[in-house]
Amino acid sequence: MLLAHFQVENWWPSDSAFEVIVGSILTQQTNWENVTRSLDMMRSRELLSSRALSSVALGELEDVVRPCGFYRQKAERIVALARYLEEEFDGDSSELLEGDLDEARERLLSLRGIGKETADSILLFAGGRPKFVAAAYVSRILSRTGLLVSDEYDEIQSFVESEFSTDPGELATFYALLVQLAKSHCRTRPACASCPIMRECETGHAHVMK
DNA sequence: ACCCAGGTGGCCC
DNA sequence: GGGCCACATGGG
Repeated sequence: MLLAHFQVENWWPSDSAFEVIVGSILTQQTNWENVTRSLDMMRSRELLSSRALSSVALGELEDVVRPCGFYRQKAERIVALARYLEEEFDGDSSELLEGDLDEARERLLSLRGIGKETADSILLFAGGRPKFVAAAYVSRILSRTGLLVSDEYDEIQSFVESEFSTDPGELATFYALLVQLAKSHCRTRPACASCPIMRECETGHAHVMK
């Protein structure tokens, strides 16, 4: 439990808000280890700033992003994001996330490659804003535990924000805990037949239900 | 040879 | 509004 708590606290390791923003695009449908590789490569090439990324050669960025998959679109979207940040906010990513919460969210959603989940991840983990990330894992766990049976992103989000908390720290912890619970459960209890979260696939392995 | 991962956008009906 | 599909690499 203590270990779990520690890991939850470091759920989104980063040196800057901008790094969280870039990481949030890289991690889409991608294992975090691959994201770490790309971020480390960016760091060592001194690309981890909106200034540098707004003028990087697309081919070079694609090489860096490649381990994360979808590397062509992700590279293109990261450059567009970096340019937007440079042009509209003088490269200050915290300014992008400040002000009216709904407006900040709309700014993010207007960017290519940033949907609801990514926008809310950025607001919460990079900006410390009170937005719950209603990821697929969350939907599954809430549904299978009967807390809230729903597939609708907005419905899940407002349920948690109204019934659980609007404190950014608590929302972040709750989110990280749910996702981590699902993952560690999958690894450590592969045959938990009565578990409301898991199912067993044809190969005999356990997976989080979809 | 499968399946999966901290999604998004485009197109179709 | 829902149901497909492409996007792509690395790990189990």
